[in-house]
Amino acid sequence: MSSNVNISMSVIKRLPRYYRFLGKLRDEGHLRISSGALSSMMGTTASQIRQDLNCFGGFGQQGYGYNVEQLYNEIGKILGVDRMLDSILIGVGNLGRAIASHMEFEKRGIALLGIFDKNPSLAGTSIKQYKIYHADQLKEFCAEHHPKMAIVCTPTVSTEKVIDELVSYGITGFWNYSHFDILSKYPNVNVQNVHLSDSLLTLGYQMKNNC
Amino acid sequence: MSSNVNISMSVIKRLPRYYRFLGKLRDEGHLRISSGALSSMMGTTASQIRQDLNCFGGFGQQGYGYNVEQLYNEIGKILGVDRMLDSILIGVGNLGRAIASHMEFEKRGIALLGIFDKNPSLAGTSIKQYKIYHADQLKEFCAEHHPKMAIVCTPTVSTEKVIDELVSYGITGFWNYSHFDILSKYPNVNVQNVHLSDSLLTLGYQMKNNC
DNA sequence: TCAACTTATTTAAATTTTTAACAAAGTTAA
DNA sequence: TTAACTTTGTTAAAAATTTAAATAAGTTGA
Repeated sequence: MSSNVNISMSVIKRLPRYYRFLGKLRDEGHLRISSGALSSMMGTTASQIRQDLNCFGGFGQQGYGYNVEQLYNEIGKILGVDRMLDSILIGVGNLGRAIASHMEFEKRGIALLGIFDKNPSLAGTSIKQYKIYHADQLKEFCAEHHPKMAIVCTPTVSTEKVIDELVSYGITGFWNYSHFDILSKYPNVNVQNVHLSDSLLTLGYQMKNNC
Repeated sequence: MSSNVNISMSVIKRLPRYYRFLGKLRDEGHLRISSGALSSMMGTTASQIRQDLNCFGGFGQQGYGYNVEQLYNEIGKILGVDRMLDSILIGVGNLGRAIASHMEFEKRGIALLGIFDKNPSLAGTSIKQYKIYHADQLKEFCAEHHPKMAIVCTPTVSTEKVIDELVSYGITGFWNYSHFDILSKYPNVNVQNVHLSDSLLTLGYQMKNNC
């Protein structure tokens, strides 16, 4: 029963990791996996895995475990990789370029429709199969193609304005790499702020204190 | 009292975000901030901020709040940005290049001593002020300069071997961008695995369910 | 200087999350 | 077919985290 009411973010945030490990198991040809085996592989507890999966329904079978392929697909569906979410990317700096070329969007249910940047010399060029447009074309492009999600790789200073603009164009999801923290000031807008340096600082703390 | 015993990871992982917001406040010329004002700015509770900060000592003053500059510096010290942690970066793909040029290491207590890659044509070139060496020189380099932390941007397949190698060279911290999950199989090694796609999938879930 | 006000510190309560335990169900092999 | 074994789904307990309340301390302006 995927009556996804009130599933905590703690659980949701673990799903992508399960998905990765199951994908690897599938690629290696494993047909079945028990919560115990998976937990020791992932460095977590079997109890947590069972508890997490049961938020979405009984995917396993007593005495057998979980079918790797099936569980992989089920989690994929929960995460929405089976639909294509129309998206755009804003800002072709080092990071924007890396993400556009590095991330396998199609495998993750994302259709990247276009890339936008203020630099006129980039307009007309491409990164992989993705065309780069000038930022001035953004409004028109959104009116025509109705993308729902934006990957924001702009410099900090311009981000706040860009967000407001994009919301007015119908964007309801932000994967934000800019240094500006997007807060949920809009009711129906979803945000994931990514701050690469945060985990670096956390690691710095650990190395200062755990070694 | 920074007798940092038993401070939970939940708290530690919030520190970098406090640090960012305080840095911004400082740059904007604010001298003082109350937990209440900071909490509404960050979209969290004043209670949590006060509780978090008190793990490390009383940085505030009743009736006044916190001195922005002082609190910024204190959190910086806790996170270790006041020391320079010798580090290396492995793997000059799109992502490795973006991180080397994008991340402000010096501001975060990291001294990037060198970059390594298997591609011989990259050896001798640089990214910003950071020199690129051939991967074959890694062992010798570590023996001479004793870096403690490695930023891993290698392809999945080679990662596991690289980790073992680096541990044997004295690396005790990994900031890992490869698709391979580093588990804590070594007792005194600290790891932060970064999986950019995880937050994308989480956002995908949110957009499927919250809108 | 004093009184009203602000705000941190500290303690306690509530909530959430994680872990453990157990009964029910299905597998496996003789 | 059956009995021992495995493993899940589920319930309950424990632990951790977050939020709230109460207390103490310092600020500010008249």
